[in-house]
Amino acid sequence: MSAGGLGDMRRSSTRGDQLLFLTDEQLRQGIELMFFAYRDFTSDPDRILEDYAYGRAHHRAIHFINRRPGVTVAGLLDILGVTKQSLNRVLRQLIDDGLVAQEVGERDRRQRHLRLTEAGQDLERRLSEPQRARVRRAYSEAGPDAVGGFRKVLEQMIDDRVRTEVLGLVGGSRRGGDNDTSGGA
Amino acid sequence: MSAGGLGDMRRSSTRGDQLLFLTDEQLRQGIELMFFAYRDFTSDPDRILEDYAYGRAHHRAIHFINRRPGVTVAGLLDILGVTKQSLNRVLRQLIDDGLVAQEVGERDRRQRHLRLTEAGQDLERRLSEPQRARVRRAYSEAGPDAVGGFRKVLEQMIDDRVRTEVLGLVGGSRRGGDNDTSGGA
DNA sequence: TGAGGTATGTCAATAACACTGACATAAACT
DNA sequence: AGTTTATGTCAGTGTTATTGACATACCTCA
Repeated sequence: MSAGGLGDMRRSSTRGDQLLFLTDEQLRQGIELMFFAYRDFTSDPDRILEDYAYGRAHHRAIHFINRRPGVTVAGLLDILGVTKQSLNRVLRQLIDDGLVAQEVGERDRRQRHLRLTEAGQDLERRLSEPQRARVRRAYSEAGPDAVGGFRKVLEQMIDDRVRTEVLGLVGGSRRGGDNDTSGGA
Repeated sequence: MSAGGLGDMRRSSTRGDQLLFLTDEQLRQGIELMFFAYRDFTSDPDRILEDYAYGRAHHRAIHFINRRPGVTVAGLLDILGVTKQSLNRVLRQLIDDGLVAQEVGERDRRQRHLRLTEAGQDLERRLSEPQRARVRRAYSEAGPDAVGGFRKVLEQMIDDRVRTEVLGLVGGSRRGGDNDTSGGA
């Protein structure tokens, strides 16, 4: 059973497989590695958020508003991939708590541009600090070459359709990519 | 905690960090890359699960029961890091739906060893297929060296305390191939 | 100016998935 | 026999998501 129907996807020749590291087992290990790494990766801010009675949704909103100050609600909606009702509940809290400020758009006054207040930036710092520490440590331990490979694989893991857009958003890719920091789509 | 403004974040790292490509901006890019890659990474099985009215919790249970056939309930609880009440609801469904089978332990008859039935294995295949395809493609595009770096960084991203355990669980690390398939923790 | 679309916000209902606490049963250990 | 362990279940709660419907303000275009 462990050999299963899909077991022979890339197992035509033993030698070819090993050269490409693409045995079924290797792929499954990659999947589990993603699971465990991401699990621990998100555990740091989760603990901090408890003190604020916030959840991951708040963290994500704070993170991306910080990364793209002035982003519109629609822009944030698009990045996070949630419904406006979901985002609104979170945003409502953050605004009421004085962590996020809204600015009416100059060109289009229907739009609300979002920014972190001082307090919002403080919380963002506290949330991202342990994550940056974790990434920093992992990068240091693994070394510069490994970091390059890490980023390369992760970039390829992103959906083809959105990769260019996302990498432009993330910034710092080898390829230039289009930069749309304004908040559109 | 330096609660400085947002503006000077990206040059808040030390000189030593910069030598190792560890500017604040680099770290933040790593964080976002994790976010987006994992987001797309989990989107594949999510779509399939909709057809079954199952969620991610079911997927995780199925995945790990498949990886470690004969795992006990307590073992699965430990891997997934949830409460038994949470797991039980999911497990109940999977057992009732005939995807998971229980076996009373021989040595300890209180224990229930879990296995996927034929139907369970079929679903596991369907769920993991697109994820393996995604990882396979990413690995191919990035190349063997990058894959090594990817794994190296991801392994370091895991909590120190559980890294050895998890990597033994995942298997295939550079170190020996001791497999703990029995289901213990 | 009036029509229609856009950006945002809100109300209500629902679902998935996690939590805590309490309790039950069977089996093992001492 | 008494206690602990492994499992299972009932009840209640919370967070985060969903869909659908609807309101308001504003922009655009004919």
